[in-house]
Amino acid sequence: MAEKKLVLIDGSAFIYRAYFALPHNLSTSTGLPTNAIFGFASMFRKLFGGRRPEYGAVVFDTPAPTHRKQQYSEYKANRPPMEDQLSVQLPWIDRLVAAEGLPALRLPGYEADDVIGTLTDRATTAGMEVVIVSSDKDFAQLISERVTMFDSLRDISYDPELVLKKWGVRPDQIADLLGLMGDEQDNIPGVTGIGQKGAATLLATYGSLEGIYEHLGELKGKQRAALESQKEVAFLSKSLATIDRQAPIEAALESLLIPPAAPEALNELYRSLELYSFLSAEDRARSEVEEVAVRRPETEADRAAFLETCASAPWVVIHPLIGEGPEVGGALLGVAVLPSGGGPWWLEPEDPALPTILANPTIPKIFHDLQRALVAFAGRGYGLTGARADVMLASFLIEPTKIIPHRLEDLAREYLHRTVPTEKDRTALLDDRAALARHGARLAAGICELWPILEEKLAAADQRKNHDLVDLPLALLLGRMQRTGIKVDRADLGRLGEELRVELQSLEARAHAVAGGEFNLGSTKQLAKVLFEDLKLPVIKRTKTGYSTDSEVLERLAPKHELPRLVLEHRRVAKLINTYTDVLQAAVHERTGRIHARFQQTTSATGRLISTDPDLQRTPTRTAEGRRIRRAFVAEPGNLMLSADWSQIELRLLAHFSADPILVEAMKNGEDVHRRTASRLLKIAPEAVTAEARTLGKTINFATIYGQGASALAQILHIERAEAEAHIAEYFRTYAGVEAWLRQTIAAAHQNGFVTTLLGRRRYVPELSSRNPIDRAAGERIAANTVIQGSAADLCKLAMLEIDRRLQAEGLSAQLVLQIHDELLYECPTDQVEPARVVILQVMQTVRPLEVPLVAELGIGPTWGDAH
DNA sequence: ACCGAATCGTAC
DNA sequence: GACGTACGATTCGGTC
Repeated sequence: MAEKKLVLIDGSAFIYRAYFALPHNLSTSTGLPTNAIFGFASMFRKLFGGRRPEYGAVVFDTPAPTHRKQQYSEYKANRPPMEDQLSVQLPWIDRLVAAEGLPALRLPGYEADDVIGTLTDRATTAGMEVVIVSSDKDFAQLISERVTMFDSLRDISYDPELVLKKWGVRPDQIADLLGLMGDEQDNIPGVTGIGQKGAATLLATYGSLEGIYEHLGELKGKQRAALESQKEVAFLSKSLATIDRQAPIEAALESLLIPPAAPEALNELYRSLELYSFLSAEDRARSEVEEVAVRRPETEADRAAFLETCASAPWVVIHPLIGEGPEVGGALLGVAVLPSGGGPWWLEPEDPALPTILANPTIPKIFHDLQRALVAFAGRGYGLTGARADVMLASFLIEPTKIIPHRLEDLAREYLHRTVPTEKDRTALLDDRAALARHGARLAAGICELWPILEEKLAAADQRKNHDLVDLPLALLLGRMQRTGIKVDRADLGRLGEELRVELQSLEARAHAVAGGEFNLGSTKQLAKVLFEDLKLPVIKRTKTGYSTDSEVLERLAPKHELPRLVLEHRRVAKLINTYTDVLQAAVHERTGRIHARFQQTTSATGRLISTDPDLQRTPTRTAEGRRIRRAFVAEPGNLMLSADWSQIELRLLAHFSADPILVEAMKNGEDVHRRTASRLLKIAPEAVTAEARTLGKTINFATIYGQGASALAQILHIERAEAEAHIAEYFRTYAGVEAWLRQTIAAAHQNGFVTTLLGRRRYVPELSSRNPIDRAAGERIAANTVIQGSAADLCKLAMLEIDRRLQAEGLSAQLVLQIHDELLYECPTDQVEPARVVILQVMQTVRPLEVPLVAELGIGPTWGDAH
């Protein structure tokens, strides 16, 4: 039969340790710090996670002076007074202990150590097993066959063997050890000149402090002198460090019996402390939603009342819950509707009131993630009009990098200082419609509270127009774009994949052959071992953790050995298979035969759109095989792909902002700007610029936009750093306006703390106020680049919207299917190609008059690849 | 089995 | 550390 177990918790020490070890930003929405409470609760869960012990107690120190303090006035004198942030947590810790069902023991005049020592002795005498929960090494003296010490913050359990390993002495020698080496925590002095090593060695030889002094004659030099002169201190220290096992405790062991677990009391406490992570998903969800009363229309009269309430409310929050499903964008589970100033309603997906209200343009509707909502509604065939605001977009416009990724729960925490249920919580509720409805209602309530706050901030940041006229309408367009998707010839991708697989196999075999053995070509670690240890090739550069094997390194190793070239080829082919042919085939929707990627508006700090699930913006284009992949993106029969892209849009924006006369003039004259830059830098006639020289010009033009320094430029161009420096200097001499603009932009960014784009969108750059010069320099590059990149994104958004309006106005059914930052891809009925082409090009070139002309080009073909 | 960091590669 | 914005695949070493 297993022994009965007694758990004794060193409460006071634990509170201190948890308070200082855990992050201080942990607190409830009302501002109560909870880090020490959290630490305590975690400890209980670790201790009781498996089997609850039979007996237990939490032992606390008392304010009354102890015998140690009387013996030595400096004892524990180095402890600072308790901080308020900690003392406010104490009553809650008492409540937590009570909820766990454990007695809290305090004995005036005695420390927790003595109470624990005494109880430990009594319990082992009674044949029990004892676990002391503490990290204080004083307790090591109590450890025995039956007694262990558990450090719950570090998850270490000490037994006699581990004590010997860690401190070099047996548990019964710990007090002697502390007597010699002292204890900083408790301000026990110890013998100056003797540390842990020396003390452990002495004790190993002579057994105890007494034994050492009996054999003092055998010792020599400084050690002997120190021990001789500090004999009194040594014995005082040992006495202070010795735990009293005879404290007058009245409580009998039987009174420490732990009652069965009472999860409700605990859950209640977790809820009021907002420690939701300790609740099960179900409890968590339930606790969030239980008090909300949600109406669900059941009769026609209910529906009439519902529609009437919505129609008379100033605005209405619409929050669909969307789950897994075969529908594009997921299945609509139901919709929470909250008229401002009223109570929440819940509509099942098939409720006839749902399409009615969604289609009503006179009811202003507020969302979180309108784009997602639109797609889910469209999956049911429901149209949507009257969208007035999106709190996710508002949050992004107010400060794009503040709250990433702008989820509802993040916004609630930031702006409402409270939590709302998360997506995870919802999965526990799927088969409970009433609970699901309450869940949706809570989220809708969050949106309802958020909107007035964000609306004000939107206005304060001068972003109302961007929200209303750009990002909100764009969300609708992007939603439609996801729903439309892009047709993919899956079989074509399959064939390409098969060909590549054959090539991959052969490359792998050859690589293994020249390497002299098999290894995983995908593992940079294994590859590094083969290249630099087995084959002893020279190390070109290092990464944080070892040797770098990136393409630049392999390129430079290629002349010395066959393997690097084979690895480069292998990587190229593996990349195409893994990232493109396989992923894209898998992404093709079963029913539509198209890929329905999402274009996210709130993930790029500069305001660019970002395609995910899958990422179509990184479809290869630079290699022949890459272009084969683009040819698998096809137009429906009877349609063609129209691909329009801006020429050098970022460079043109640089010219616009800087108004640099040379740059502006070159663009107005329709010159080749890269060639012009090369001609200036190399001081040769434009006609004399070779292809190679033009590349140099192009690289430096890009370098300016990215804020590249001389080293980076030198590395890319494979030239000397000094040469790169000279090029940059000449660049700025040539385009003095550009240099001035960069300087002004960065100065203004320092001043304001943020930069603004063409449309006035803001990005705060906290790095600018860093004390670290490297971070600050990075901040300056971010500032300059964001203006250019973000403005390009602005232009593209404007063009997308305007093209869409014009196409509709002219009755053309060309559909936007992809956006790749400066390229727009449309799928268009063959007989409408000509008018669509005119609209698209015209809008792209005139969407916003700048100091320089905007130039766009358009290609047409049966596939994306061919339209280029 | 799942998760995060590290490394690499792709796009504009 | 040295080039801005991204996503995502794979490996690897950790924990559950």
